[in-house]
Amino acid sequence: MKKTRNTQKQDFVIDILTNAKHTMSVEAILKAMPIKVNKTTVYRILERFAEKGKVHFVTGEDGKAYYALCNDCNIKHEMHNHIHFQCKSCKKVTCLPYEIDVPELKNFEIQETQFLMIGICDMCIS
Amino acid sequence: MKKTRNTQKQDFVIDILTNAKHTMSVEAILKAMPIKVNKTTVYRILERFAEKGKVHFVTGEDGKAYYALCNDCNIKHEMHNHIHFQCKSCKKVTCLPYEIDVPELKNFEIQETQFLMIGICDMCIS
DNA sequence: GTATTATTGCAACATTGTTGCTTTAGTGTA
DNA sequence: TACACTAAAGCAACAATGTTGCAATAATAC
Repeated sequence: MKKTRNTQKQDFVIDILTNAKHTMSVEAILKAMPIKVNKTTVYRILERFAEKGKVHFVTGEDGKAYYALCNDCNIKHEMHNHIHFQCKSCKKVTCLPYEIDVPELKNFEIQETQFLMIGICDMCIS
Repeated sequence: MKKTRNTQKQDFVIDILTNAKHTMSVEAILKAMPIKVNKTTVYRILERFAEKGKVHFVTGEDGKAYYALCNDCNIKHEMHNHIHFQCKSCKKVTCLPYEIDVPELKNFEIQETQFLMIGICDMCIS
């Protein structure tokens, strides 16, 4: 296992994701940063956290990656079988408390799952 | 309903997707074209077909859009509740014959679904 | 304090997709 | 067939997201 260091910027990313009510794009995380941080830094912080299982991400319909803290992942081979919802109005991607039963696929090795539903969220539907 | 025209290039796109064993990126479709076609043209052809329900697309983990012919869609509000599988080895995205039971979400308007599983496909697992 | 090296910053780049505008070419009508 | 209309295609420039290599900075161990 590679050695790691604790840095203020990593802590800020964790703080931001902890307080987030929905998954966040890198752009959104950058804007939420209380200090100036380079985008490459945020990409690499998230990359490291994803490897460690601290965060997970979904790819939105828009092709952008959206990150969220992992609440109950095991460190390795974590599966994220809950559903994400992307709102076409406010663009936010939310983790929903629904689990999907993943079918067993013979001769396929499943490493990750991304279940995304797209439409209008409860906040925007009014 | 807007008038449409039949063109050779549109036909080629349909031919290519018909013969495809898996979903295709715009880049792959361009390469498969027997004649030179501008990428904007392919994007717009696919956009029109998606509106008409002739094709559907999934966004891969890589953020790219992958297109496939629709076999049994109704023209409007089509739902594509089958699973797609993206292979990390060969990068191909395949439509799998599994349907997902979509939960009812109160106060959410669900317009589309994208269920993606990521790993190693049966051709690459050897 | 000093050495080591993980982390960050910077600049340049790659890729995917989009936009505005002009040109080309299907289609209907005479 | 000739013409008008306009959908479709082409082109160039752009935007957004994400990546890479390398130099600078700073966290940790000694």
